[in-house]
Amino acid sequence: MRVRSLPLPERFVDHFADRGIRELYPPQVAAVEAGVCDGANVVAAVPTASGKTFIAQSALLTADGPGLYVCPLRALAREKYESFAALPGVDVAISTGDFEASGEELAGHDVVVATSEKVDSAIRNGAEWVDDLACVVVDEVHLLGAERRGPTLEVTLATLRRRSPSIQVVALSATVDNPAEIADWLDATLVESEWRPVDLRTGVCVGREVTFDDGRTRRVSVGDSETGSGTTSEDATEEGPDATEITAALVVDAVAEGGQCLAFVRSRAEAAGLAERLAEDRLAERMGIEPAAAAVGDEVADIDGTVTGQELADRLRAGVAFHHAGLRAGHRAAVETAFREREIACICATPTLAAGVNVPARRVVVRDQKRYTGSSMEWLPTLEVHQMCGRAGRPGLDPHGEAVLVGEDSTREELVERYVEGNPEAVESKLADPASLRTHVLSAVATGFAETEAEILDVLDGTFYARETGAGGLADAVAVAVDDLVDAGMVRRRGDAESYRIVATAVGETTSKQYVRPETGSRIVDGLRTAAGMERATTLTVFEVICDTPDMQDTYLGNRERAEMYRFARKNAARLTTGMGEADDFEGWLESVKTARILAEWIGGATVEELVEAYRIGPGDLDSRVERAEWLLSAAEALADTIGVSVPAVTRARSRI
DNA sequence: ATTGAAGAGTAAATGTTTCGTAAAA
DNA sequence: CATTTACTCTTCAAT
Repeated sequence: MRVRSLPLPERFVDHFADRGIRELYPPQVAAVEAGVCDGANVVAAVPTASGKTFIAQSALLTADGPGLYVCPLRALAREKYESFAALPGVDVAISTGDFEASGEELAGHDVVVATSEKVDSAIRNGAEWVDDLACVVVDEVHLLGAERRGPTLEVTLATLRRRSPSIQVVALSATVDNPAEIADWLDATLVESEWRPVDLRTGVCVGREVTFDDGRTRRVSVGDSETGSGTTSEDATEEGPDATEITAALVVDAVAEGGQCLAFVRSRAEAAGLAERLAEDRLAERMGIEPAAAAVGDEVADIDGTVTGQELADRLRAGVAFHHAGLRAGHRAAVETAFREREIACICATPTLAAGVNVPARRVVVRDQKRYTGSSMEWLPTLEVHQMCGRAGRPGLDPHGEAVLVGEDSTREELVERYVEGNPEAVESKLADPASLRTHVLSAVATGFAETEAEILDVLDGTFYARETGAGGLADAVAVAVDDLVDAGMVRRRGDAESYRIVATAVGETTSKQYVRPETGSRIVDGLRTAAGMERATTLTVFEVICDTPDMQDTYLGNRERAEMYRFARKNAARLTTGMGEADDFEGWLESVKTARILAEWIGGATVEELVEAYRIGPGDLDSRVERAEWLLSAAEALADTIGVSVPAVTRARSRI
């Protein structure tokens, strides 16, 4: 099927032709046959890089009115925004938490790109443009099964469909076990395909030997860079080379053939460690990219003076990089584009990269397949490993992609069973989680969509959860949620016990509009009241309050720091809203104190470099804490306003941050 | 012979991925 | 669970 045969205006056909897109891929044909261009609901469960963006564009460009593109990551939103903006004569806007340029008027655009939370928040704040939508595309819809964010996605989608019953829904999903259930929920036609533009071979490496799923094998030479006389390593160990050495060998092997590599490991420290090890292998030299790599290194070195940043710059000069959430956005973007431009040979990453922006490589090596969960090691979900492996193979550049799982004799079978031949998990709704339910029940009440428990259930009736288990399954849980919200002072029952209406209190309304969770709203209100009665409520006091909420990411408190942090809390007891014995989760509270302390020092003029050294956090961690603090402080200000309490330190903290 | 440094080997302690959200004459 | 740290014990060289 040809692009020209689609019901698209000439200028789009030309635009795609300029990019070499004239013929449709098989999954795209299937989507068109299912009716994406005719306003039909479609769920496409297809591998990454098999042309999902084109399916989305066909739907939005043929829809009879404005469209919305919902995706889970800011970086992804920006990527999609750019690909829509490149289309001739399409007026596109972007709306994410960090992007100010969107302006107040989101109405009147052909396409709006936004994160799911942003859409949810827009609905809560009474945005009217959502009612005019003709089409909504949901990217990575399998995130429905995610702990916190899944419920937001399903409730948002249910609300959109409730408000515009004729809206076209197109959902794009990774390959999962139950795509038919998702399609059934959305009254959509399912398009399922394993087709990829580049062949993917998946293999397991034990010792020096890789065995691929198509029966091929390949031997890699381990450790040839350090041992001059072949026999030295033989007698030293009977077990053979360790996983890191094998991983390094697999990387070198791929690079020797001119292919780039992605290596996935468990933790940040190990990503940096593997990069350090690989720097010995002179990869930049082997690929002939030394000048470009050096230039990227210099560029990154200028971002900041943190140890992490300088270490990354050094690795880049050697043609390798590490990548994890402790890096700042600028670091990450530099690494990603350098890799895409073939200016570096390898990225050693934590699982961040698996679900992020488009970074394909010839070979993907998954060194670690287990994750530490606090008490034990657990196998990574098949879906996650498949997403890592799916990054292998660049269309048009690589003859085929290779994904290699590093294992041992004892794990070989399990790896094959679980990841090579195994199916990914089914997507299951997490809406029944009490905390999520409280949030969305409050939202339904505060926006005025529901005034009784029956109406709340009606709103939730359109969710994936309801389709799976029946809305009746939620009745008890909703009743509990309402009781909890009444106790927390977020909603009130008005009228007699027989026929009452549920309405949001002023605090509940502000909480919902500020997009903080009910628990956060209550904690801030309590905190503000105690702070108002304190002799010396300082900015540290305010930081302690906002950091002691579930909306602030907590900061890891090492065993070593604990004693010192305890002393700090004791010394500053007069400026904290929680007494030393009062916290019901003392450990958790002490972590909040650490975050608060970092923020206090930050507005006191401490530099990123100092804070990163002193508190053993990555520069990216600091950035994200500061950003959250800005948001939570503004929520605190709004809440102080609604309860009529004045805490000058809030405004002071907010202006200084 | 004593001291100190360096290294090897072992037992105990320690470490943990990620992402999004507000809004004003 | 795997890696790092803390500690013990050994070896060897220099005084």
